[in-house]
Amino acid sequence: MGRNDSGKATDAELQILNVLWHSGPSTVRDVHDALIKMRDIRYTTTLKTLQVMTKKGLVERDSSSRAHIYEAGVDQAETQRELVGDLVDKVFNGSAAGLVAGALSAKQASPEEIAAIRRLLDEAEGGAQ
Amino acid sequence: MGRNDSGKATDAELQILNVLWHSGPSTVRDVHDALIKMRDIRYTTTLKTLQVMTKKGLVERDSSSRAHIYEAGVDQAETQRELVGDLVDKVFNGSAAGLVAGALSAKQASPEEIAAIRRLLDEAEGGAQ
DNA sequence: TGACATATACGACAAACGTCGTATATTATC
DNA sequence: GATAATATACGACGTTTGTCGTATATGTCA
Repeated sequence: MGRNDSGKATDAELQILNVLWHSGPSTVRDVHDALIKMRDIRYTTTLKTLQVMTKKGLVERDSSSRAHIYEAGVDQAETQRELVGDLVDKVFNGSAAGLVAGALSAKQASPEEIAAIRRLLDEAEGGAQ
Repeated sequence: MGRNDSGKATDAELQILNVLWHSGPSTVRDVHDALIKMRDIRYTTTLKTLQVMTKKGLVERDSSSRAHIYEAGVDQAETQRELVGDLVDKVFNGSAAGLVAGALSAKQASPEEIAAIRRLLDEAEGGAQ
């Protein structure tokens, strides 16, 4: 098929990255314990995915101890930026406003969230000019 | 592999949906002419993808004339909503504000766009309460 | 009426994904 | 020291995705 030659994380890999971003350096067992709370999955599947991610550079492995320690190899904010940017280009024709409209109608932001977004807009305006 | 049993559009399919949303009902030739401007692709690939999309219900086909007419079978706004919602859940832990932050840092919204987003927030606030 | 253009149908293929089972090595525990 | 627990390595499988080539039907036109 052949198009994900870039280091793009798949859905399963993204789920693991979320665990690592949240918990910091972890063993396979740690990651697996987190995953098993969300869905049915075998230990070796978690292990294999982490091994693939290592080859892709998505995680870094410290294999000095018996239970290898994995940590995220990509920055969370940067990854989020990429994914959002891709989505905006893919289905919103590059319009950030379109995406925000979609987000608001999909997720029903709370008043606190809306206030937070307003602050972000202030910053964006101040920083851009 | 087996997990996209839902009617979720893939990237290639999304690209075609964008063409159809923009141009309305089109022949394979029409769609292909649009795609070829963006990337190298054979006519039969476009055709095949449209046939698969028909089976998935992503497009609707009128085969009364020799050159079949395809049109989008899913709503644009609804599709956008789904994709944004998925992304928010997947990498922003459900936080719409997080996604907006990502969007703003990824795409550098223009002053006009920022103003548009502010209006959306006003509406969201008014409608939610 | 041929020759050519253009349409659909569909089989096939390589790569990626997600998944798991099995083999094997290492550490604990009795 | 034998047994059980736990770790990594890795081959394999069923699907999906994206891609294309080939076969075949239908229309056009000199």
